[in-house]
Amino acid sequence: MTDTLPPRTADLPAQWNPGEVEGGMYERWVEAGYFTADAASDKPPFSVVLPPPNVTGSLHIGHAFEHTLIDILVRRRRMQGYETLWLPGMDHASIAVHTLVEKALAAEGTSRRELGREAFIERTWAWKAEHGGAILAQMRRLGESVDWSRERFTMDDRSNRAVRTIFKRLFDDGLIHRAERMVNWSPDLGSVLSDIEVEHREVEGELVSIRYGDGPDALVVATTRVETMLGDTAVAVHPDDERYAHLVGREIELPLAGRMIRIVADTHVDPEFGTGAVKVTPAHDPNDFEIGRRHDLPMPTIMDESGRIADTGTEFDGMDRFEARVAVREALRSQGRIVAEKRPYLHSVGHSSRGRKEPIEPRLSLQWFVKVGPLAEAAGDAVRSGDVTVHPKELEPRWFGWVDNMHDWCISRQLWWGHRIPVWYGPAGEVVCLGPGEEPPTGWTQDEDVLDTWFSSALWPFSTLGWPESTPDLEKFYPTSVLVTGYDILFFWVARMMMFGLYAMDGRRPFATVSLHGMVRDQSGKKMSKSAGNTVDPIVWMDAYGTDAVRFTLARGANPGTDVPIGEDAVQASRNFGTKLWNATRFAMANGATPALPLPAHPTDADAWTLGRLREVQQQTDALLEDYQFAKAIEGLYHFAWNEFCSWYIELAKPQLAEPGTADGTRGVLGHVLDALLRMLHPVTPFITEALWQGLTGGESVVVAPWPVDAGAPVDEAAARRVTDLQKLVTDIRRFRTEQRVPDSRRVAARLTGLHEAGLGRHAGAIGSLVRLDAPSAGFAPTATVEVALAAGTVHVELDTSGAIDVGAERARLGRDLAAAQKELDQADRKLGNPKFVDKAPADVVHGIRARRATAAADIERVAARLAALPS
RNA sequence: GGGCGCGUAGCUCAGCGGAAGAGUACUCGGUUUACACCCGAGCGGUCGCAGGUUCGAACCCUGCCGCGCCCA
Repeated sequence: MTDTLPPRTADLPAQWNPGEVEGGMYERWVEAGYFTADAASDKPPFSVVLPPPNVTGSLHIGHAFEHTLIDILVRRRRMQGYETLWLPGMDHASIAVHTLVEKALAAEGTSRRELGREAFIERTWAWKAEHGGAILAQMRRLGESVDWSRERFTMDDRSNRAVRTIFKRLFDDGLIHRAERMVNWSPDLGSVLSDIEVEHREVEGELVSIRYGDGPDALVVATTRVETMLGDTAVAVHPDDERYAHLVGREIELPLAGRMIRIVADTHVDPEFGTGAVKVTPAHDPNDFEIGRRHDLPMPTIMDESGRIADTGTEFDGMDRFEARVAVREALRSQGRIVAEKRPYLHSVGHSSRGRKEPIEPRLSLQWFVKVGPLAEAAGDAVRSGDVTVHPKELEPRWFGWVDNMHDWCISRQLWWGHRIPVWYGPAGEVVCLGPGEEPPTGWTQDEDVLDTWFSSALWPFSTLGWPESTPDLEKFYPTSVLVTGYDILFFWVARMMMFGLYAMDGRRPFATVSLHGMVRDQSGKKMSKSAGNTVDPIVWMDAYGTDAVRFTLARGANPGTDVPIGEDAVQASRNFGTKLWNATRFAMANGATPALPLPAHPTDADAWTLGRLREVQQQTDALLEDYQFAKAIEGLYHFAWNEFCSWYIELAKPQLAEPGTADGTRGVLGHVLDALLRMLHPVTPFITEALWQGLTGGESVVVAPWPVDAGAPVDEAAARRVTDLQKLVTDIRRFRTEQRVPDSRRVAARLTGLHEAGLGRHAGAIGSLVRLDAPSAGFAPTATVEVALAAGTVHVELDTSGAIDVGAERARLGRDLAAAQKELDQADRKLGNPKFVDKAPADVVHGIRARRATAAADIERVAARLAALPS
């Protein structure tokens, strides 16, 4: 046990110093075993897997956001008595790590080929041991209540066993196969990428029109990729296009290459675009590939794996694709075949989302694929049937749009860091897929490729619990309760977990709920990016304002599925809130507040109001958190804590504490409300609430304190109304004082009449202390009167402001009141003057408008009289 | 090109059929025994535009304009 925290309230320091306390506090929680799940427990389970961050990564603001939200859910459930498991771990990030190590090797003047596969992988594990997982320490800093005893890695042995088990099962079911297809090729990586690793971006290119053939039957085709003409095997036109009908079936000479190519008719061609004739390069364009298949065209590959022109037998062989684009264009120009050029020509080009983000190259290639049809259908059905719910519901269409139109998933990568494809080839061309523990015959060779990183991530919710073994963890904690992640990763990851989870676990969903959050943006709502220079390091803010302030800010902005803009101002405001809580608790403790005292048998109006509000806030917080509405839940707590409890109850408590009859009750109420409030805030701001709660209650730890149920007391409507009236009265008198420029510090003699009739008779003292009024002495000579209309009557406040009042200011104040009342009256009259309204609107609405009209009319009369009474 | 979503106070966002809200920023005034990381008061909006439905529209429908994202 560390002793970073003072054991008792009296020693609560004047200031909260997060930096000095947080670290020790976190380690104590871990040592106490609060975060360690027990699979043998009788408690109901609540389990979450951490979306595994890349082993290369460090904690950025997006992680901090997501992890905070998960921690809020987990900490609350823990307090509610669930057996909670939040399982941490990291992703092996195949491409990122592979690239990183290759770069390091290049810097040393060597390469992975030179090193060899085994040494390369050894080297990569060494890199991981030395540099990987920086994020884990930062997660501790953020206070995440994860179970470190269950930390996992997507490339550890158990993950590998899960990967090989499911691969074999899919293979045997005919859901994994090898095929030559059009794929997204990254010449930079020398590997294929899946569709979702490709980003389409508008770029300024060129549209070049080229004349094929000569004479009257020449055709003009337009292209943004001149260099691919070397691989053309046809020109296509629309079958209904009369301009070209006579040419279909004939051949035409391909310039530069000198080959004869066919002219085919295909409905894919848009006759409106360009000349209505298009060149067809089946091996280097997905659409052309389809045309090629339909017409049985040859599919020569004219580019090698590094993106250089190859095997065309022309002078262009060996040129880089971009170099070749210019060279081919100029060669055509010199032959007089360039008919038109449009530059810049804006069009969409697929780019790699990895590595150098270069344009991807569509390429015909032999790869492994998962046949997603039946898997994706099951993933869609799980949401359609309500077995899995998506929060917020508005994002469901996005889910269906994806899973219902999913393309087969290319899972092989021409890399070395990753799970190697468990398929072996025999000397006579045999192919065998082996499960874990199975050995290939000697002399057989394993497939060279590794699996897409997302293949192992897709197993995360059950591979981490021990699958394929039937373990106690799997038994207790599968399916997981909720998956919290960003909408940007819905398809990368969530869809695949759903497919594999349902498949591997015989139809049992991997999680009951998907709660989607947005992206963290900068304070003006812009996407954060390194290039824009608007990224923020959450650690820097934690250093400056404390971890709780950062967490509070992030969670406070978390409206479901929408982005959260965040700036330093907001973090400061959160820090200020913490300070407010700190000081309020210190005040309460200094006055002997403790939840150990019973609530008063005869609560004052202020007591009853606060306890009633606490009950309402607690119920509202529960409802909102159950619905993953973090922002609203936290806003409610913030408002109650600051604007109601601190601003009003504590102020009203001061006179109550001075009164022997109410002092003990007030201590009990202060202690009770703070106790519940601190417990409700703990999931969001774990550190400061721990310090305060331990101080206030002397309890072991708020981490394992029970979540408040039936906090406070049922609402006392009458008491609540009197407090509302009191607030209105106090605010109006303050307004008068401010506008008459009576300094806040100056006490003013005043006579209040009508207080008893308004039901506020018992509050005269409190009002006096809140507005700094003194009882009138002999010879009291009021210089001004303020009238405040309340629910049960109007209170007249006569004040001696010691001298003439500022008539202009008073006239302005009353004028504004009058205008507001007049506007109200006009609105009401307009509605009531409409017979259709009175006829058709519900009775309670009409009644409400009549009541408003009546108050407005009374206000006008009263204020007008006051205005008239003002000296001119 | 197809789909989804968004345009509400200077800024960031709630509200989604019956009186325009919050935080922040801003203005003014404050050494009131918890707190200046504070207290008190205030300013600020034809709810993108144009039609329609309705007794009633920020809210429902249609079109337009502007912005974002996803997919091709």
